[in-house]
Amino acid sequence: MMAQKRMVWVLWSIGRSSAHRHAFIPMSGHSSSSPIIQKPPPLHSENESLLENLSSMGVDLNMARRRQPGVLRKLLTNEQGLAQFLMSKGADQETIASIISRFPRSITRSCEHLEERWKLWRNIFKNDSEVVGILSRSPESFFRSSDNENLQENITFLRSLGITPKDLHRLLTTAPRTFSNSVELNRNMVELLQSICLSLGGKDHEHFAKTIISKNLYILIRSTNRVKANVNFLLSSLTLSQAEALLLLQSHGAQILDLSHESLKRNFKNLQVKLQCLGCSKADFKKMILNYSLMLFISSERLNEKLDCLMDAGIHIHQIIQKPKVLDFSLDILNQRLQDLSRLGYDFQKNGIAVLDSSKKRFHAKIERLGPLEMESAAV
DNA sequence: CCTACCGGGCTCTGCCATGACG
DNA sequence: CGTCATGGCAGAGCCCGGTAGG
Repeated sequence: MMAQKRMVWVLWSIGRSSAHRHAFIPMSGHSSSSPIIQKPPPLHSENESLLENLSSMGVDLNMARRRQPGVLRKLLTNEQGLAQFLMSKGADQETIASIISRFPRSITRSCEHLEERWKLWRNIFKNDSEVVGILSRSPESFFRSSDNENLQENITFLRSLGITPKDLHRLLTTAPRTFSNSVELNRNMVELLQSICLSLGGKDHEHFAKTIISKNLYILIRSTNRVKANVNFLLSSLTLSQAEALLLLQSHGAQILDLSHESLKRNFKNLQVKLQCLGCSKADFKKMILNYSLMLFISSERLNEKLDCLMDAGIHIHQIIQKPKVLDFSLDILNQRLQDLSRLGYDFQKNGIAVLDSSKKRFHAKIERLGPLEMESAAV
């Protein structure tokens, strides 16, 4: 059996230094009656010539060892083939070394396997360099699974959902792990989403699932338990009507399904308490979430800071509830803008707070219109 | 010309646990 | 037992501009 494997291996490894194959000398010369004594080429030691090989390629051995120690003990590996392959696709030495360091098992893939997998990815990407980019960003996404058939099935499955080529591209770019999931796992998530739609009285469950995926490209790498828990939590704690829920989940709400359940609950409760302290009603709270649920992404401390800084500037909490999108901006930007506006004597009660929710360009244009004399100070 | 509404773009890996398999 | 493949988790926002309509 070993011999057979080896022959296949030889086909893989053309062009590779044969040094470490010779290191494979089965424990000959040791007395079989004293297994404890046999120390020298023990089964569980690292393959020295492999280490040398990797080292000369610039691989960080300590990192590799920490991540997948077993690979360094292997006798048959394809690091040279992998390197040549990636180089032919435009990766440089440094990138290759980094890929191997971060995901050592990559060197166990055969050249044929690599060719095939690459071809499948290229179905979705425009060119090789895009694939190289993803690989260097996330080697694990490409290499963790060796199941090319599953990859093909995934692509077929996702296409069958009616996901556009553009979204498929975004999906693989943004959440490449999706494609290493088993088709079953992806299908489970899609079916969960569809069943959520149906349970809410939605008519087009396929469109619903597709919409959520395109709004939240990470959804397929979340667990169904998390998504289920988050949806249930939102439905019950906000007492949403079916129509409200369908609407929310197909818009900005799709993204907050990503949060770990604990974070969602924590951020949710914090906001609830905060609003309560400010004298707001339950309806206010609900309205705020429906207006812009993404602020649930913001950690409680940060959100409180933002709310406080807005209110210190004389903005009323009900203005924020009407337009929670202003919380989308960083604390720095908010503070800067509040300063600029207060210098100009801007009256939030009279003029509203929409001015805070604009791009830099538009905000500065606005400031200039409000107070031409203050241009320099407003220009950051 | 100005504003409000609205949606989009960017972005997310690297680690651990577990079960299958040999 | 060791290795592999796979599932799952923690962590926790910001910014831009098209465009309809005043």
